[in-house]
Amino acid sequence: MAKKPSLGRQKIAISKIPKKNHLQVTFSKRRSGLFKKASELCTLCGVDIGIIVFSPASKVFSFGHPEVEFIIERFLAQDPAPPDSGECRLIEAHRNANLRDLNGILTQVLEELEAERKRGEALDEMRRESQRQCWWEAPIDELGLCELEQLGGSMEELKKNVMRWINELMKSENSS
Amino acid sequence: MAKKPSLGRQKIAISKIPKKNHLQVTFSKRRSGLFKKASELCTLCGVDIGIIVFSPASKVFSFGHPEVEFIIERFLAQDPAPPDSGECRLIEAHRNANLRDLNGILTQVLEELEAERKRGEALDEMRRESQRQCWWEAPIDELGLCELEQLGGSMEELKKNVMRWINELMKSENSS
DNA sequence: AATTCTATAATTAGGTC
DNA sequence: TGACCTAATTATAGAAT
Repeated sequence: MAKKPSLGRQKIAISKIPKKNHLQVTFSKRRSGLFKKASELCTLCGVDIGIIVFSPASKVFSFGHPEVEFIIERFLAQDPAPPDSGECRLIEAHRNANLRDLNGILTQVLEELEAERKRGEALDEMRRESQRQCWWEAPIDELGLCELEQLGGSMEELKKNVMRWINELMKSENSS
Repeated sequence: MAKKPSLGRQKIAISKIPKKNHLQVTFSKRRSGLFKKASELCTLCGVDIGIIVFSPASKVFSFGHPEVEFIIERFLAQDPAPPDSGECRLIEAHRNANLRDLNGILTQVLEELEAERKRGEALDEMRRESQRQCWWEAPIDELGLCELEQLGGSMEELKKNVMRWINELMKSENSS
């Protein structure tokens, strides 16, 4: 079993790693590197640090000196809570959210989508083409297993995107 | 003015730096280094990270992708909820306020999906096949017009489906 | 998913301005 | 605090376990 001589560390561009298993390895290594740096900073300078990391699979990893919860509490306690920033409103809404709020948020998104849609013209062909792959318009309990798997994997991303967009919307609302 | 030739980097022990100004310099440098590593990890692996650092003078520095507040919300929403640690009432309050927030609801849906998934077996082929049509995992503002049209048209249905499902979930919650 | 190995890329201690 | 310098210390990409 002839071992290939290691080429040593290669330079890589800072952009999303395409290969999934490669990404996972890098994530593990760099996460531990990050936590190590943090702990060194803690002891060297005697300061408190909290880190929260969501993995590619949305699992959560955290570092805290002392406990993350304590750091968070301290942060929230001294956070001036900017009276009416966009994020703040979202967090408030988030906090009070119930079914109606969810509906409201979705409606807002839909309205913006509608406006966006009017900004340009679309190819009917593509839409018709895409209609064949709209399995996700079917009632959820009629979906097959494959679709459910896909939905499970993708919902996380969709959620992030929707949240990000709502945030953008509120920011621009405020500044106008 | 004869410059002393630099001795280069010296090894230092990882223990609290005694000289105050020296400590301050190291803190600055390493803090920015830490944040840089974090942002690299974010882009390389497409993950979300939040960092809170209290300086030697108890000033607070934070890094967040997206905003730290979001990260904290997400963390609190999915935190395994240590039943009664007593020290964190504020955290408890936060968590209770979040009971029905978007994160919680989506998490519930995802959990149900997970359960549903276990009821049978999936064809990898179909999943791989469907991955090609996951344009909706891209950030919304990067979508082209066609996709926006399709999203606009389909979101209505998706919303109804999600709402219907959430209703089902809550009904069964109440009756149990 | 975490760890080991190795050669090399990146960080940073200590200094000056 | 920041920017710059140099040289040595670290972190880590790639491959394999």
